[in-house]
Amino acid sequence: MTPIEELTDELLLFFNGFASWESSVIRSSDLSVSEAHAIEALGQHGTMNMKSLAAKLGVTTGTTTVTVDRLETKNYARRSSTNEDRRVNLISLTEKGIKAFEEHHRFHLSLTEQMRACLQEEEIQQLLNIIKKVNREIF
Amino acid sequence: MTPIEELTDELLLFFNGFASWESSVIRSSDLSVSEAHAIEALGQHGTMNMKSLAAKLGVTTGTTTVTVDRLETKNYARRSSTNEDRRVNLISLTEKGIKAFEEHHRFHLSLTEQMRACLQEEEIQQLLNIIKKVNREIF
DNA sequence: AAATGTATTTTGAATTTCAAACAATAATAA
DNA sequence: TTATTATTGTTTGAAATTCAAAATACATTT
Repeated sequence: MTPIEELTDELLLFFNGFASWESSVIRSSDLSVSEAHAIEALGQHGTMNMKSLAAKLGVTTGTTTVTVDRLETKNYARRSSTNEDRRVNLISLTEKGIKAFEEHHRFHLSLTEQMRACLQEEEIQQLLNIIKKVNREIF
Repeated sequence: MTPIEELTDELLLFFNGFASWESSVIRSSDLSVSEAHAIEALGQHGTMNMKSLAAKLGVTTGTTTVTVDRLETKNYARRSSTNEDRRVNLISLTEKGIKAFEEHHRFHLSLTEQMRACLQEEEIQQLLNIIKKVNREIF
């Protein structure tokens, strides 16, 4: 097995591990996966309109409408309009939504801490450099 | 921002990038995401029973039944029984399923190649070591 | 043989999604 | 200005995906 093949398999394992960790974290909350992802996007990038949110989530605006409806009902997010363009809905997190985002973010931090615990100081720096390069140039 | 916080954010970006790359690859095929994941698991780990497949996919066996039903209908996988335990269904890929797996795997290889292209030889080795450690110890 | 355990399927409900049609508003062209 | 075109977001209807719980069919243990 070449290093490229090996890396391919390990990346897939890593991705699947991350995905199932994430979904078990979400399942232990009041939120569905799509709701949690929307909160994550809003918490990370701040208030935005439906189209941008849909793009960040990689789904259609129709799907996003439904998700935001549920977030509004559950009081995690709210819509507000602007004067510049009355078609636009700005979606922002409520207090409750911000708290949920922060809690979710703490889970991510704790996963990174776990990684630090099994890596050397130097490796953490290497990983950060490598992932940054890949994120900038590929994704 | 501490390195741990920065790494947390970059890992999330990486994960989301990988997820949306994966889902666009799948969408360009005849398969749904859940079907593709099942094929991936079967191709990677070989023939297995429903319970193991469900565990690999991180879903219930009920969900897996539905997924395998569709894979059977579309002729990507087949069920067969064993003499040892007649409750058990062994799920394996058909020729068509193996081809689909190999094609999907080639996509993964090409993504890894892209990563190699933007990293140095040394960094590839570092990444491999680091990801292996994390996979073994955390996921 | 009866009770218990295990692997899988079925069922019913909720969630998630999309494409397409629609409504409201904005921007552009005539 | 007025008509046309483009954009933003919602609604609708259908399909896919999922889960928990009940049901089924075997196996194992007592």
